[in-house]
Amino acid sequence: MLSVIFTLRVAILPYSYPYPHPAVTTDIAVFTLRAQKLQLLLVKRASPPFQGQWALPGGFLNIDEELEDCALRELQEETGVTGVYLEQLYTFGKTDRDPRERVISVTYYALTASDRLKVQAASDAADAAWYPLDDLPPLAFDHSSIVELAHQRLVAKLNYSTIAFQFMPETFTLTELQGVYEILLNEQLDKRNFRKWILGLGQIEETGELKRNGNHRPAREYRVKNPDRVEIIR
Amino acid sequence: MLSVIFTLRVAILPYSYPYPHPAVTTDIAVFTLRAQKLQLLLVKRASPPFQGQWALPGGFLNIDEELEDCALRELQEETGVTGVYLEQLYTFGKTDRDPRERVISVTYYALTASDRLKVQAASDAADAAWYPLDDLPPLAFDHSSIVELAHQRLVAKLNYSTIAFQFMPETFTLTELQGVYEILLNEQLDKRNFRKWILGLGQIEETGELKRNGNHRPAREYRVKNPDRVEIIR
DNA sequence: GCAAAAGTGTTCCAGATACACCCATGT
DNA sequence: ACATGGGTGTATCTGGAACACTTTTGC
Repeated sequence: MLSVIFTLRVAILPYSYPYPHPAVTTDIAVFTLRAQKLQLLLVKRASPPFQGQWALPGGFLNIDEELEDCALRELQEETGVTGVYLEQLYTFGKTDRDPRERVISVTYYALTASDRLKVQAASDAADAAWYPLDDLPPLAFDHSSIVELAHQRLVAKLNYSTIAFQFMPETFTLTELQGVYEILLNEQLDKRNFRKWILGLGQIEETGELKRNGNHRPAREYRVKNPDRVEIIR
Repeated sequence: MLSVIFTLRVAILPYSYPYPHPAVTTDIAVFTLRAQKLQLLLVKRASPPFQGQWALPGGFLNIDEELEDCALRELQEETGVTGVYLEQLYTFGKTDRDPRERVISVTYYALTASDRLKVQAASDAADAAWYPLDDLPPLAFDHSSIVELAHQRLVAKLNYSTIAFQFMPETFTLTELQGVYEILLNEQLDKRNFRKWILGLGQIEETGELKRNGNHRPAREYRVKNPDRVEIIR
């Protein structure tokens, strides 16, 4: 008799606890540089709440899955994007941030080189697309706050880490690298000072190759010495 | 018949979901300065797992409670400590970090002035005590990692924020403030350079009073202009 | 007058900033 | 030869670091 009761319970609401549990999700703010602008990866929500609105990629944590794996999986499932640099940002948990139930969102931000992206709306989302950060559509949930915090953190890290290299393709010229910093910092930099500084960090090296770009002198190509590490500098 | 089954379920495992939910906790690393040392607030666990071992104060999030409120409540319940400066640190969620069930811990670190503390083991813990950070007992769960990260963050923030003021009583002398920096940085500082720097920040002001300490010239008293804010400097 | 901590300025150095011209290539 | 971006050095400024003596109090 007891076993009958147990079986029924499992069939209807299979996961039970002696006290209430919130749901846990991850949300990811993925940045890249496209068309001379800092852009953010968004997905269009396929189901309620906020159906049809744009949101950060993300979703519910599987019970036996590491937080970071969850972020990478959701990113892949919803947008097809893989191979990003990922870092935990902050945990958002306001009691009213999701109308369905109490949801704690462990958020991440990610950076990727523009040549690595193959965005495609995958199974879980109706659509996926890049938006310039200065021209975002209204976002679902509290995702605007997440984006704002992620952007702050990114800019702060420019000054004391090599995080900007995460936007670069495998090889690049110093002018291209300077352009990346100029977009991110939103200001012009002096060419000679930038080169002195960036080479002085000892984090990039010449490939030995030259890159021909147009009707002018070719530029030396560089690569990052440790492309997978973000080093703390200064 | 169905109602009998339902009643039974409610009595034993009342909270059920269509998919599994992890538990969410907060854990708090509270620092203070006592006896010329940076010290950490620990509680002795009253029940398994790790019964009898020292751990960070913390506990399960109530379903309708804000994360930060949970941290402050657990701190008060377990140690009696209130009125601390609190900041979110990182979210720990390794699948095997708690033997009971999947637990996501949103961790905080907190700072408090040594004159504000009245530690007392309260209801939920067998004991509560301050330990010098350089002489900690073995900690339960992954709490050593949490402490290490919190300490790193604290030291990093000394260099670009006014976070050290959170350790100060309402009024203090420049020599006392310098002593705090010296303990936290674990190095001697030059008196004249320190004074130039700290006064140059414009974050403290004279009270107009003098503090007599012993058989020597009395020192000017200072106070923090915005004691509840941690300002970013530089 | 002596012991003890409070208070105070200047020199030096390193890293950041400002700034302008020649070089290599394609057409 | 000219148009285009690539590449290079020096002078100045500024903030941090090093450093020693006088002042005020209690005993």
